[in-house]
Amino acid sequence: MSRQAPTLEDVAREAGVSRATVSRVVNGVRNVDPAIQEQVQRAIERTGYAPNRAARSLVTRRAETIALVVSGAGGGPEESQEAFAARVFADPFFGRVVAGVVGFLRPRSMHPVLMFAESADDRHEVLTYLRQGRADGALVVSTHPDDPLPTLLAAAHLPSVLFARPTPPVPLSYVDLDHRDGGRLAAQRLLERGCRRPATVAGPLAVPASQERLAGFRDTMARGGHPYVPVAEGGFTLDSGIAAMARLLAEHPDVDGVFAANDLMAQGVCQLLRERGRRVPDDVAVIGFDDSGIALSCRPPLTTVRQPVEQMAAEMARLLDQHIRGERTEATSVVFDPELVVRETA
Amino acid sequence: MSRQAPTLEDVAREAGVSRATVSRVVNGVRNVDPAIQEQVQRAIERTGYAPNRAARSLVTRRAETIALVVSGAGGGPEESQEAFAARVFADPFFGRVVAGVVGFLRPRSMHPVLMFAESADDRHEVLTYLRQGRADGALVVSTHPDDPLPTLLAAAHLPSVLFARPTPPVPLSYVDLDHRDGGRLAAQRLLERGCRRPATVAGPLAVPASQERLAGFRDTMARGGHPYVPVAEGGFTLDSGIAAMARLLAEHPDVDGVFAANDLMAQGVCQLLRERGRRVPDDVAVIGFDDSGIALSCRPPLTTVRQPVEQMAAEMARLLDQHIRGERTEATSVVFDPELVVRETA
DNA sequence: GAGTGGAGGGAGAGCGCTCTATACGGTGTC
DNA sequence: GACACCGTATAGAGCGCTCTCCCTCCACTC
Repeated sequence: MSRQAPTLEDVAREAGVSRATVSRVVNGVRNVDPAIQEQVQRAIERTGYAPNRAARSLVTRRAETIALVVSGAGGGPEESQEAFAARVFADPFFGRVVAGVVGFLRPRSMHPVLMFAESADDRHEVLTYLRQGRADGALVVSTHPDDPLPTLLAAAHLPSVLFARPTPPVPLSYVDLDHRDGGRLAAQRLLERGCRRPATVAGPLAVPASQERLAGFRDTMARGGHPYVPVAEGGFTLDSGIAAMARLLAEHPDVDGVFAANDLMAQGVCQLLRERGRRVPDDVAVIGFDDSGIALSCRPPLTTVRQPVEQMAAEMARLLDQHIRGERTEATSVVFDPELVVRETA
Repeated sequence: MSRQAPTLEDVAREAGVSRATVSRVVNGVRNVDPAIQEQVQRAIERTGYAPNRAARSLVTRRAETIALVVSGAGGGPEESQEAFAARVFADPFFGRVVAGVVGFLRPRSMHPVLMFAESADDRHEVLTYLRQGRADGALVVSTHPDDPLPTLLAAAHLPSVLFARPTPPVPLSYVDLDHRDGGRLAAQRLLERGCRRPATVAGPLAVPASQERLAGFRDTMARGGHPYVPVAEGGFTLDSGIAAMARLLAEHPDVDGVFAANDLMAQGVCQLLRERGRRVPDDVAVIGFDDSGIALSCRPPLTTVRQPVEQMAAEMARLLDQHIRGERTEATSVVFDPELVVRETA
């Protein structure tokens, strides 16, 4: 930027009006004579004026920016942010969150600031960022159930919306999925296919969503005449899915239907089954969860319980927007319904 | 935020000094009496002061923010931003870029603003964003070789750094990989293993990097006694890898070594080979490119040419930082060397 | 023709910060 | 003892914008 950027003053001089009038035209407020409006518009083009956001923010007290925070639960800096970021993006889930948020923000000419909060320092950084007014609010996706960030945010009265209900009750809005119902859908499908030996690879049981999916699955299985369902706990990763399935198979070699709590683990389940000579779905039916890109790229394509992550993320952004504008003062929650997507594995 | 946030003025009053002194303490400049410094520090804590960034930016003319732009080459809005964002994140490559950028930014308490520019409107938006001073510069990752954004950025004299050399020469700094050398490494490995019928699944030939990888591969193969190497063009996606390999196999059923221009396609190649009853690596050796997470999660794990994406992204951020601070005025380029990572497929 | 009201435009006061110019006190020099 | 000088603190002028008054002009009414 060689020369000084043009200011309102410059445009005003160029158009022969006052600063206030130009400001009115730029912001499209109040009644401005169409002729003058036109005149100002041309002056803006001639000068190549772009309003200085810092100056505007200073008076409006709005950054017109929101933070998208991916939050862990670490205390110290045991993992570098870089490693944390890499790990987060390994799961296609987060890309979908970004897509959903961007889908809402784009029409409003807003863009999210990406932040990773894994250590206590990082969390402090997020708080400071918001308190400095660099962002008007935060969208928080916790990767860990007892993430302290939501509590901090609520205590500081910083507008925030969470993805998934926080474990300790926090007065913040959140969006969530009816995970229990998702587990039910998977069980129903397996039952309909006539499975006699169902089993499940659950997510980390410390995560409420995992608990719910498992509960829904067990529940429906019990009603279907299967009071006991073998469970192996996984960690939502490919490897943990493979390992969990190996344990399941060792104890129950006759298993003929598996519900994995996410697609990544379902992929691992399929891999292991194939390695052990089982055909999917002929010998063993497999159902995943999420309906991420993996479900489609997996061979064969996964039957899975769809979680409308993009929609949920967009809703988060919408709620945050309302909180920021003061159109909504009380915390609320929006719960989405899962949907079974039948492909080839079940 | 119920009550007004404390300002410098408030802290100054609390500490019994002037605004300027508090400012100096906050910014750690010049000589301030240690006793007063301490006194101010306490006042800051007592009031819970956080400097207003808009006010600071207004005078420093720095947003202390950079934009991370993922750019396509579309003209109109033929694809929604949301779809574009989702597509971008499907490739683990971008997550690595984010990780690298964050790795550089974090120690500086900076956070990237994420932008997607697929349409002409989006590009205009990026330009405006920067011209408004909301970000001091842009890191651009183009997904398409003739992306118009770099040219626009250069013309507007907006500090920017690119990932990969732009096709039309543009006076902007960039980081890149020696793709040709990467192709060479793959060929060498295949030759060392004694492959007699090599073939390659290239990336889109419109992309310079694809061309280079292919050229390096062919070159070394030619020196190794294979003047002709069958080529099938792919699109860097899983499906395109599968399709390309199918074509290759149809015409050259005796192929015993394949170099795929990225890991995603290599995964597809492996899948198809297995479906067709070929063992990997016993019957056919496969080498990928990137060394993304896929290379590890693939079964068997991929031998691949490593592209140090995180380092490259961090270097982009470093260069941009220098350009913004005015420590570097001329455009430069930094080219990284690829590295062969031997796992199980070759 | 004075009074009224509404619409369009301008003046000017900040928003909270940085930074230059300046004041001030103490030390060292001749 | 006058002067220079240095280190430290202050005063105050903006940075570019929004927004609240307030003024002017004109149509309309009675």
